[in-house]
Amino acid sequence: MIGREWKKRTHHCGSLRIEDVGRDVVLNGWVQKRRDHGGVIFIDLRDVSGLVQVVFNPEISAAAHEVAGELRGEYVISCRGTVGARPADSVNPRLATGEVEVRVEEADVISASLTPPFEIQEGSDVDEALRFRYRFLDMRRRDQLEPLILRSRVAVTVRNFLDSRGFLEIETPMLTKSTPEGARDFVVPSRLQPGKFYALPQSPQLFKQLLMIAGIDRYYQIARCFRDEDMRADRQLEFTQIDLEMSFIEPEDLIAIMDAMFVDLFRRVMSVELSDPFPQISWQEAMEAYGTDRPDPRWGMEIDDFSSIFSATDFKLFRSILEEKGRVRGFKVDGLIAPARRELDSLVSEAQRLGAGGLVWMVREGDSLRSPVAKFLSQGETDALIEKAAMVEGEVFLLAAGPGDLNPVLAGLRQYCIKNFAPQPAEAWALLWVIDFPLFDWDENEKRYKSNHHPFTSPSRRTLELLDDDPLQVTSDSYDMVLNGVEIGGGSIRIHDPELQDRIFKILGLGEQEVEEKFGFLIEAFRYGAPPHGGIAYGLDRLAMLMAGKDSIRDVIAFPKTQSGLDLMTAAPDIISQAQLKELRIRST
RNA sequence: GGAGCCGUGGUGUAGCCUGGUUAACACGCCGGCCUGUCAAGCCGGAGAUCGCGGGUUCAAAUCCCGUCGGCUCCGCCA
Repeated sequence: MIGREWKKRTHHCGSLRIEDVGRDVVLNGWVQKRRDHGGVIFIDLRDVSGLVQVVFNPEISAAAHEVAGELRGEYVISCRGTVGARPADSVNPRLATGEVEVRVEEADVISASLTPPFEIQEGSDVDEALRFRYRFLDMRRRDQLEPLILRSRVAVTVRNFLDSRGFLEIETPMLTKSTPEGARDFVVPSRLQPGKFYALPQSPQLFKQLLMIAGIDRYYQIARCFRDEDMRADRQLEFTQIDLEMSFIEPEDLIAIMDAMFVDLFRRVMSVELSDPFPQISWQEAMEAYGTDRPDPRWGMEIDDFSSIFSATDFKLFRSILEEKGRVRGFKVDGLIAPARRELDSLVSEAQRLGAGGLVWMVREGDSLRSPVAKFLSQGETDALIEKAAMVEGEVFLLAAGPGDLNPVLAGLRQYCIKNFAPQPAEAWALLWVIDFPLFDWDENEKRYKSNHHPFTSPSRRTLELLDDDPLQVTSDSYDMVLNGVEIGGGSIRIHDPELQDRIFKILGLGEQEVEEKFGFLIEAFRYGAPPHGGIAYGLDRLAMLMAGKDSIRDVIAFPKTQSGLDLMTAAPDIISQAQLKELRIRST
């Protein structure tokens, strides 16, 4: 053997139990903590499985005790000794291994450690930037490792499920072609083709469709994707999708198999029994009732339309808004009874922050309403409001009105109320489908239609006839999965008819030449017998984040980047040498 | 591209608003004592150009401007 000798472990630290008493064991691990009593020295020894106390008693081994005296935090050691039951009064109930200890007879330092830049201790609050610079130390902490373990279990469970359902895991290229539409591409210069660039995939979309045309029938991949856009707590430059595609299916086939996958996932990973099928709500309904396309129904507080109550109102503000074809919508605030003035004011200022012109609040007091606008309302309107909103004494009701889009304000206010007033929901997990998205959105800046999902999404059959006359009314065979108000996945049935695909490209304003250049290979493939197909992609990072109860996907990524795209550990991105640039035929400023 | 918050020994914070002694506290670190601790204890010690640059002032951690870094959000993310 080269280098220092060390004894290989026979057990993991966290695995020892009272049944192991009397065993001769060897442990390898990191020194978590040393407690030196002058005579006896206690070490908490840590490995991936957990902690165990090892005891160095000079009466058992003077040599080992001497080694223990040299030990410091994060030293890697090997020690051999006997598992002993702790004296009854020194059992530690907070440790899984707290009934035992290892009485050390031989010990070796495998490698020493500098004093770490922060305490390697669960729960200690350390600046995230410092943690990411020393992520290899950060991950030694159980509470930092745990989300990564969970993520691994999610990935394995999904793999096993899809494998059992006949899906083939197939890898697609990382060095691929830039496509129009969608996010900004990361590009990679080509040495062999000077002046040309690969793009890193934003998703394996085109390749998985080609796999369907290839007759693969069912494909999946846990695929890395790249989008050069600004980051958020739930967005990184590179992220991972659970990507899959199926042939000869309709939306309900895919939804059924995904329902089964999530039941299986939550059962195996979370020990939670979800009941499928999961609810489906149309995009239109979601926007009406929640003001967003990713509703979280756990909190109630559904938005309703109260315009009809004010059809003949004397309240000038509402009347003029209704005359302009505007609407009056609102919701009842759960968890806020007999509010303080300060709470009502906070709602108004939140509404203003969200861009509302104003917000009308109302509090039921007997048969009347306390409200800044109460004096403008007739008793009939008051009665109708109380009844329609089902307000009980002291409850708060919010109304927003306007000719414009009220959804951002209403959805934002609902979020605010959830955060500040709402009681904990009965259900911990709300998983649902949002379906029937519009096929196109109108891009006001570019004055053209854009795909709501992507250009290969199939219009739904029942709205297909509107495609030429009123594209915005066309819905698509698409579906998003939403978990607790977070979009975790989205997909669609794809177009497999080249002529229909042509029409879509035209509506999107993509010229024939551009289509040929960018998607020619796909269009050509469609001409060789394409099966009907569709699929979905889930954000593994977001899913793992939610399941781990974290607020940022950085917590479920081993080596994340900062908001400005830096890897604080490796200092990437970095400049490259003139020689490298020259080889790539790139001039840099 | 824009808005907001943050940056003080190794770590986490206080001090900043209202400028003025030696920049305080806890943890960690180093040394000593200590044979049953597990947030070990007791005694002692070292350790801070207050992110960086400029300005105002007799005097700046503190006020002003700029800049760098981190975070949150808007735009952006088919």
